[in-house]
Amino acid sequence: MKELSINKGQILQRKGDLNSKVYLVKSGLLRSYSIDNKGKEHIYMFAPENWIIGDSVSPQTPCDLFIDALENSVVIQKRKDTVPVSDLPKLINRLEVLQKRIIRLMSASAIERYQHFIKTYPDIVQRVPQKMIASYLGITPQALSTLRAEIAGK
Amino acid sequence: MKELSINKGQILQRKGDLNSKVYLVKSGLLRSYSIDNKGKEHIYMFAPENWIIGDSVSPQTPCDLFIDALENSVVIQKRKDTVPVSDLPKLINRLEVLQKRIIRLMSASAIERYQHFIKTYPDIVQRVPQKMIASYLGITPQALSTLRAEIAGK
DNA sequence: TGAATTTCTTAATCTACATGAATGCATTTC
DNA sequence: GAAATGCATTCATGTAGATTAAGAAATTCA
Repeated sequence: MKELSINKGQILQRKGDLNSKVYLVKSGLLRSYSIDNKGKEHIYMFAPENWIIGDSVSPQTPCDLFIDALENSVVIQKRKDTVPVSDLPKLINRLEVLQKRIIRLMSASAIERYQHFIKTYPDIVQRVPQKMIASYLGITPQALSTLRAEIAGK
Repeated sequence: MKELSINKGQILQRKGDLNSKVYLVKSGLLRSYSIDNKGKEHIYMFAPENWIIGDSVSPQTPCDLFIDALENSVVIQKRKDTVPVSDLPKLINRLEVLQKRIIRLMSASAIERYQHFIKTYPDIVQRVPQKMIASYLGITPQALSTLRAEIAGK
């Protein structure tokens, strides 16, 4: 339950770590991401102010995700097992978001996913490079660039 | 908290319903799935014995998913808001599964996703038609058939 | 059992997106 | 303020998987 100041670029958690912490973002912006066996990054989530970010693995399991800061940030570090019951609605809400994301990944085109993203997270669009949005959407920066040109030119 | 007997093919929930129920499967097999705007089904999850299945939307929101029975089943119907605190570990575990699934959808090929599936859910493979596994994996039945032939022939 | 229906397979063609490479800007760094 | 670095764009080519169509195999059911 301690407060941390984190510099842009600083890594809070690496894949393989045994990390039983989650982070509540007070200010700034964090992200979590995986690196696949071809060395490619895939952003799992962005966490701006008031979001909770952490690896959803049980405390004794090695992490799947890296977590780092995209801006200078202040976070409150909590132990996973101290999640209060009052956070239950937040958990439920996260399940909903993940469910929708999975369905979208399976059924929507890259253009549709991008349009949904900019509508849902307009602030994030302003704060991160495009290539990170591409990474979140599951496409390459080139594909996102092309797709944006298509949207613009009509 | 009532027990229901459901016939194969019977639908428990439709997209758009205001359903505040979740179902604990005592016996049989259920699935949840979405239908996209092109009319295509996408299976979100299979629920065999002892699984809980339901729509992860808040009780007053219209459902995203259909739920139906793939076998004659017996389920216990529960109100969403009566989820006991003791189920918290189950929720956490589900978050973990969903996180891994999203990362897999973004970074693994269809072959890799299939191999992971048959290793993780060997019983389901025996109990549902291939086209449903394809639907769960996010590919067409034809693609799954071809991919299986490739795996077999080497 | 036999007919109807559903599922699986194979193959040809098409398309969304990946990959690789080149170019122009911005931004950082010394 | 020049050089280096990172980012966005464009284009040519490659490829995984979609689509369409047909027939074979399996399952359901009268």
